[in-house]
Amino acid sequence: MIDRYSPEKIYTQIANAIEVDIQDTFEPGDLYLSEKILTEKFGVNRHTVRRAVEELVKQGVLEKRHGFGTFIAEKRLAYRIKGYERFTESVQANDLQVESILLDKKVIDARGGVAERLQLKNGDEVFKIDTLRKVEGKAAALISHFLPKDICPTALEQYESGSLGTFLKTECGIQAKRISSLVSSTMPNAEDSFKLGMASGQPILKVKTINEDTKTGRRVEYSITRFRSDMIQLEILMNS
Amino acid sequence: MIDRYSPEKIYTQIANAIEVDIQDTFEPGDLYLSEKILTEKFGVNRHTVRRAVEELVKQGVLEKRHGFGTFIAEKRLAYRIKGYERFTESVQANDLQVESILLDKKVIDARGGVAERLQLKNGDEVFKIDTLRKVEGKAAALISHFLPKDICPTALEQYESGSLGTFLKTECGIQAKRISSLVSSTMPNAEDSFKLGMASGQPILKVKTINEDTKTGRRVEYSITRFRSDMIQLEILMNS
DNA sequence: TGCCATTTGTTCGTATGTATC
DNA sequence: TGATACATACGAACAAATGGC
Repeated sequence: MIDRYSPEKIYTQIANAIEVDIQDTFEPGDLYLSEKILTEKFGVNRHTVRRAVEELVKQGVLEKRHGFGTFIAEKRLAYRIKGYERFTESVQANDLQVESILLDKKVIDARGGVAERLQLKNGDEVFKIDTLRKVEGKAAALISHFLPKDICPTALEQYESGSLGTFLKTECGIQAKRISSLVSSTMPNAEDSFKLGMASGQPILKVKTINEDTKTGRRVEYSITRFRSDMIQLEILMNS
Repeated sequence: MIDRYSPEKIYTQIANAIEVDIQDTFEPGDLYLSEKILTEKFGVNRHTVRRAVEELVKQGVLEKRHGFGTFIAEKRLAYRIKGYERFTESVQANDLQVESILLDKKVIDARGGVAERLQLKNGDEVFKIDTLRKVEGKAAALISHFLPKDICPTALEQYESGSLGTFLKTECGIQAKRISSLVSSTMPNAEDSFKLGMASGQPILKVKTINEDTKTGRRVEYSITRFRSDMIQLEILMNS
């Protein structure tokens, strides 16, 4: 099974062997073999099988749960980005139940990227509202919203849950429109990873979005969204 | 420095300490301290500092080079996605030198996602052309292009390097237009990771794009691009 | 060219902690 | 409470890559 004289590393050989094994005999969601069993099966040290499993977790093939076991990973959702669309609408279009949970809200001083993207001066006060988006009851994204304090002064007090875009429209009469998004991919920090319930070794899709008031053209919201990459893909459609 | 009775893990404490240390006294591109020195500095096992450094590599704060050392990571580029733009044009807009290198070309049978997205039948022949994009001499993206065999039959023979979009236009008179992109984030496989010269632990941004012929509306190209996430971000502008 | 010191990478061994059922 | 499974941490040795002499 394992060639100890191959230039290919042992953990790579094991990772490949496991991947084949999975395709042959397991379904997404199945519990996979324990580290102990894999250790015996391949005749190597437990660290080595852990390293192999780690590779597959990184690639999104397996998932681990502390104290319980290792699973075959599930498939992903798609998230559509387009002119006027927002998160809520686009995911609902797939007939999935979406909810938005308020995590934290406070007033902070705008600095650096926040100030720049909202076209404010350093030190201007902004609302920072953190929300968690769940899709079908599962945590899918963390969103930090930044709003200039004056554009909707009641937002900090009044907003409790649901789409913030809808709130701005009904509460303050502001029709916000996405004008740009910057998409990147990184590993999550420990806090985000925990809040999203992510398997370790999985990256996040980070989207920084600027929203403008359709009437005045003023920047009314800047948001940083961290999507679980194993659940969400972004679909970008060109409006031709 | 390290609290061994804290519920916070030692490697997390060290990772945080290093992050502060970096901000205070290092610049992007600098060589950081060796594992040996960190081991002595924090009074822990080498595995433990390796784990801490691994966290920071995942977060894109540090980069490692086998046999040489650990560096402070550099900043990222931005890659703009918009209606008609293509990789070459959009990155050149930033005054950077871009080149495209042919890695492989062959004829394959369309199956699954490729057949579906090119609106072909399973088993129809397509050209598969793999290219490497370099920005400022550094590998930035791997692209697998899929073209229906009949839309530009000379492509497999003739195409050698440069923008494939430009080639299709000048050689076969096809003006291709991006109609959708699907963006996701995963860990790279070993081959892509090697070709892109990526530090291990870094994710890739994967973009699946469908291009249409502007005249006939026929699907003329499907491509899968794997961007180095530590170099490239995607900027999506809404054409209002 | 080749050798050496340095640095990161891999693998083994062992022990203990923590989560789940 | 106990059994099982994954997580953290320590120690030791050797392999592989790099750069300088």
